[in-house]
Amino acid sequence: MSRTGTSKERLRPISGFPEWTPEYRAVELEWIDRLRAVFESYGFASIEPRSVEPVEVLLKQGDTDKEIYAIGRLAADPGDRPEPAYGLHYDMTVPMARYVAANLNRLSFPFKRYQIQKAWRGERPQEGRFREFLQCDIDVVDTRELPLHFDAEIPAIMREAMAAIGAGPVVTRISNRKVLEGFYAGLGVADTANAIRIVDKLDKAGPDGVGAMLSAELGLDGATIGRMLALAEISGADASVVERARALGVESELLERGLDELGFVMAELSRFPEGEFVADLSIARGLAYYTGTVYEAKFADFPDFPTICGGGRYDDLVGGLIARRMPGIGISIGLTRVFAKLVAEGRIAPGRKAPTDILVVHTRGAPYRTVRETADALRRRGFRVEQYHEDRKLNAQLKYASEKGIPWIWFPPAEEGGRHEVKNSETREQVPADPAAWTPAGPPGRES
RNA sequence: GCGGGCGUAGCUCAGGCGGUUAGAGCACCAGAUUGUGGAUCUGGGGGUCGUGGGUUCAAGUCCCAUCGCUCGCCCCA
Repeated sequence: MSRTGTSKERLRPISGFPEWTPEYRAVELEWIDRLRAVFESYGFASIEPRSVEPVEVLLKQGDTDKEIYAIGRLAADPGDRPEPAYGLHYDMTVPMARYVAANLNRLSFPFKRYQIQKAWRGERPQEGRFREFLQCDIDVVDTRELPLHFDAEIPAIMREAMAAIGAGPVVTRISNRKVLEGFYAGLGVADTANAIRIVDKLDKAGPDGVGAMLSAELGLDGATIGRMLALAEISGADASVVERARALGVESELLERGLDELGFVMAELSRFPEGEFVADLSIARGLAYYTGTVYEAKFADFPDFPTICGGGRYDDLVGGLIARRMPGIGISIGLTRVFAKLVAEGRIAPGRKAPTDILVVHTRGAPYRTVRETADALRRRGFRVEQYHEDRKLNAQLKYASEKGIPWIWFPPAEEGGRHEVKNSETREQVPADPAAWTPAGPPGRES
């Protein structure tokens, strides 16, 4: 591998590490603000834990170790341990559990937090799959049992969040791990965890593929597989899902509890427009730690695009870290995934190239001090102001303002004590104005 | 990790039957325009044709390798 590379190589994009120009970053920032507002309206507090965790904390979740970016110094010392000690987090759930465990005496429970942070994954990038991406999580964790009501509140918050950023129509499919585990156990399937992992591939592998895997990997017979697939075929927006699952005739206490939970959640969500929330017993989610309700959301318009929100309930995330159990529930929005897709589809109107409200031009011959003080005065009054730092021909200065979409242009006097003028970029109307008193009349005005 | 496609200016690409100093549009800089804008015109800067090797009198062009990007598969937060 070339160490230096050509200058061309140094400029090339790095696969899976997206970058945006200012007018799109402006939209992304706007999204973050709106998401914060939604989460905070439900009482979720923001935290920003460190981006690195001990590798063993990250691995607690499963054997996805190949996806973890390890950190280390470029030039290691001779005595450094060969294995990476720290890795960049690849999601926020388990790291959040570590944070909660480490700060138990300082947090109040139930602890409700949101995190909007970068995460890193060393996978092969594809559409909707990045190696560096913004993830947006909300979770509730408690030291005692969390009421089932949270299972219904979390997707409602997520729905509001997606609406706030204008993500377009989203379909959220909901299932319950207890239903699957209870059903499988009732059928006599021993390895329910692996059965769930395999069934989770239904949308990609199809019923035949999943059946073959269940047979090959778990040695299940055709009749058992047939009933498992029959369960997975059940979906619908109302309580009939529960009845149809019961009608399959498998007896299990866990299954009953799961069906009760699912029925409650669906009943609660029935207040939303039909089709937004659908019970779907083919949804399993690959992750090992889920133990109850699970969610998976997709764009209604792009059904082949990967999951844009996912989450669910877990009985315990901190058990391996501290000597107690801590149940929780949460959901995560793949912000970069949503954003990049909507950009690619042309559904995002770019923002402005700069936040500037007013450009103070350098009037020919005006003392620099006059220009600067004019800009300062306007800035003190709350406007976002930049000054043109060159006594250059006006053409160039005005062109600069129009390229950046700056709505107001301010003309300071050529000599101290002279008259100021301000011009509306859109209407090109120019009038005398006092920097100490002027307020924009109507649009474009300040960013709304 | 596996398979397909593609690497030519900062960006998007043309050239691609090997043949003198490699092109366009956009972007950038300057001027036309002696201080009131998005246009137009003129000029300018900018390339070891991803990298290494091979074939040839001659390689951006053909062959091999390699790296990167990209799409799909595997995997899956």
